[in-house]
Amino acid sequence: MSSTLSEGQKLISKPLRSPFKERSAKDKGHVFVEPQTPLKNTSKASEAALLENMGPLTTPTKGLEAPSSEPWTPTSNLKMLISAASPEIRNREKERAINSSESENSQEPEQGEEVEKLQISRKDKSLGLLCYKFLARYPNYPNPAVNNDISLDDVAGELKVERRRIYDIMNVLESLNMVSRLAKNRYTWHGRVKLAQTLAMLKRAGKENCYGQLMQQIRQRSLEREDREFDLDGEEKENEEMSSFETDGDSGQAELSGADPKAASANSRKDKSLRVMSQKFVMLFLVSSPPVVSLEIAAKILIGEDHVVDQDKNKFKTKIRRLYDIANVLSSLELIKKVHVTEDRGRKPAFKWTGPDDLPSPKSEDLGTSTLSSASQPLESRSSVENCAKNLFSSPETKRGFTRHNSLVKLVKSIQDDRRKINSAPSSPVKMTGDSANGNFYTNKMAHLAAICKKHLDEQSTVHRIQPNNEVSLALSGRTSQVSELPDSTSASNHQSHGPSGMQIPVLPAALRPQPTSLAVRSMTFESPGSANTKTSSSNQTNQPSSDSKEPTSPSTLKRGCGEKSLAGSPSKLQRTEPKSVSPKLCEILQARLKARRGDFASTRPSPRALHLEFSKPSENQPPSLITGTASLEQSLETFLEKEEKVQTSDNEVRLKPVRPPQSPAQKPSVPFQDVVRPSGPIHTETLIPAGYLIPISQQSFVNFIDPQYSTGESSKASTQTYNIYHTPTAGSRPPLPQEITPTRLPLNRIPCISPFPSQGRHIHGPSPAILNFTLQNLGLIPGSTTPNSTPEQASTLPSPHSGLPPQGMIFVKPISPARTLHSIHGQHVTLISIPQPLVDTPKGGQHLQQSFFHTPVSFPTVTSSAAPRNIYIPQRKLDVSPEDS
DNA sequence: GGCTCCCGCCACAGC
DNA sequence: GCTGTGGCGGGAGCC
Repeated sequence: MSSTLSEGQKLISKPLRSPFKERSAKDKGHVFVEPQTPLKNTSKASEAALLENMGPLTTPTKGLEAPSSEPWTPTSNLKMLISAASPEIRNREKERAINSSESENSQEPEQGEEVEKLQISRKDKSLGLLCYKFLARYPNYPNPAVNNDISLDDVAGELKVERRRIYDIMNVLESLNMVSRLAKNRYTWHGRVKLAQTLAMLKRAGKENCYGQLMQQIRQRSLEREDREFDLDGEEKENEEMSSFETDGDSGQAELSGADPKAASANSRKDKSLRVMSQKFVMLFLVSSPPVVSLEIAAKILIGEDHVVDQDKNKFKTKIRRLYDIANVLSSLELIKKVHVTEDRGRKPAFKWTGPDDLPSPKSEDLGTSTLSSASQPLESRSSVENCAKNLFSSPETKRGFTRHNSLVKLVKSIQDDRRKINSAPSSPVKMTGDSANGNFYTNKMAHLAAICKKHLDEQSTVHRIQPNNEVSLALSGRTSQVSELPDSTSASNHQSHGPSGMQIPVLPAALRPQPTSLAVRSMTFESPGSANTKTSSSNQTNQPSSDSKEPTSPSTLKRGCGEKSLAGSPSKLQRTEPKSVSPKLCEILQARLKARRGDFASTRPSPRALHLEFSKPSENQPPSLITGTASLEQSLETFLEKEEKVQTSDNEVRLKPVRPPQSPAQKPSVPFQDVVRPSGPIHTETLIPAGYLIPISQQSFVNFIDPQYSTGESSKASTQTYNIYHTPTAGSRPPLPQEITPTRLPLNRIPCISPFPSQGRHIHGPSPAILNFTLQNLGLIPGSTTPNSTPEQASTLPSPHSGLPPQGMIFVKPISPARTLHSIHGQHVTLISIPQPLVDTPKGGQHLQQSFFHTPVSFPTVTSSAAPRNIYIPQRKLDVSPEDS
């Protein structure tokens, strides 16, 4: 649910229907104990008598009721006795009774069957109970030395259920790493050994993907819709709901879904698997607070990725069914329990997390290889995190074909057109990262900056080699100092798939992660908790509007972040990559491109977000050194361009100005993007706005973001889409409103990284030698050798003098988050500002963001078709959560 | 009448 | 073609 229940929400505890559940409460922690479910099937008459001793009674089944009216026969007597017994015992008794009745009444075999049917109530066959029985067969913490293999046939036979049912259980257990598949028909039992780790990982993934925020958004939208429905009739209501769902943030996902049912279906099967759904479902609990998730919201989130308007109803129903299946198993694991959430409009089924709250902080390594991966599960074949990410957000792209919404198709076309134009210039083999419209803008900048940088470098190149550190950056521009830190920030961002707001799923181990470019970092930082909040100052400068970072929310953003490939297509990508490529020719090419684009720049200029997103991509494959170099180069270019473009963009800026916090005249730079360089002024609440605003998009991003990182090939597609999104209103892209820009300028926004997980290996540091080298290399000033800092981490850790810091002072924000702070800032005038990471992890943070989002006029301009303003201010409604089980 | 969710058809994948 | 998996949704049980 939007994971967050408003304070007003109440949990209403109700008696669980399934005996099993009730029992679980008693037996918590005793997995092996045979379920001692309360009486079932007991006749009403007998119930009263049994109540006292038996505990809470479950609703009598039909079978039981029928007999009550019948004469007291041995059969009915048996039924009653059986019902009083625990499930297992009851089953045995049932069998015996059946057998006996059959033998006694051989003439009436039919009756025996009927009796059996009557005796075995539906509840007795529930998946939850079955799972409970299954769990009772194995220890929570099995001895590794012992053979823990599970034969499905054996289990099915022993439990007397169809194998099909066992598959359902196994899928859910597998999603939690409680079992792993060895071969067909064979699984290995892990018990709860890996459970904590798995949950921690899921929690992390959930946070990074902003599930909590997503839930919040969905919930708010649902409320809004409900409100609207009052004014609507019949189908109209439904239609609107469907359409709204599509267009809304959820829609982000929706859009991705399918126009192409066949392709989607072909590839989607696995993504729709119970395993994936189970993980996602669990994630919702782990990221939401209070940990209560309604089936409705969960279903919407799960459907969001690939739902199509037409199929919404059916899909929703199906999802609900599956969620019940999963919930039953999870309940049997005592991880959740059923409750009801009472809202203004009624009561909704929900589940409350009753599993462990204190989860071990997942180690990056773990994420990559550990838990999940350890199990030879399909999911685990990849790094666990990766699996989660993909599974969770089975991004449309990654999916089979990633069916696109019509609006996206249009966007893609337009993007492709842009690409063609852009690509008309000779392209270097290097991947082009930037994708968004910004690409053009940057391209121009890059070209110019390259030339400028080259000059500077020429002059200083010699010195730099000797003194790799800061000086170079300084030489380039005062702002360059900021750049130095970028690498770190970028690294953080890289790790995470870009989601909206850093929604990317952190999959790769820190070591493996490529360090994102400064730009990427910037954008990422703000939203992603883990990302080095630390990046702070540097990120601020370059990153500019936080809004950029937010972009990730949009599907496109996700894609962008991902693969380099994706980037290649988009113009922005080109820009990014170009610096990397370094070849002197690139500069020329870029210049040519930029010149061509400049004309368009003012009008078409993509939102800052797009820019940031674009840059994030390079991270994966690029060597750290390159990345850093790129970042520095970019910054220098940006600086240059800013100056240059100030004049051009002045018009645009005007809009932005109002939104922006007061800036020093120097900062004023007309171009929002360029804000990067500027020292951040006082932090304004406004700065936060962007993040919230992005959130809605993030939903979309969910769909995409995963893919890009993991699937390079697909990423390209994504990138394109993203690109379009920014330009066109349809895909949830917004016109570059002043508000949007505003955030970008505020460097501080990015600083607070939301990610709960401390960015691993991310360091903020001044310009590293690597950057210098890279820049030089790009400019052709020096041989292509890699920077001294072989490892990204090293590079990141290098102390940076920050000589390049602009006098005005960049503000280095000290992230509260565990993320490493900048140690490198020695000797610099650094203002340490501890900024709470508002946006972030906790659901509250998420709410906060959303609220800001909704309140912000800008927030969903395009998204919320009707009543946007109204929607924006959606008060949280009180929810009463009533536990099903007493 | 809505909520739950069992049941088994049938598609898909691997052999 | 067979077998193993498992997505899917009809529809019955339950409230």
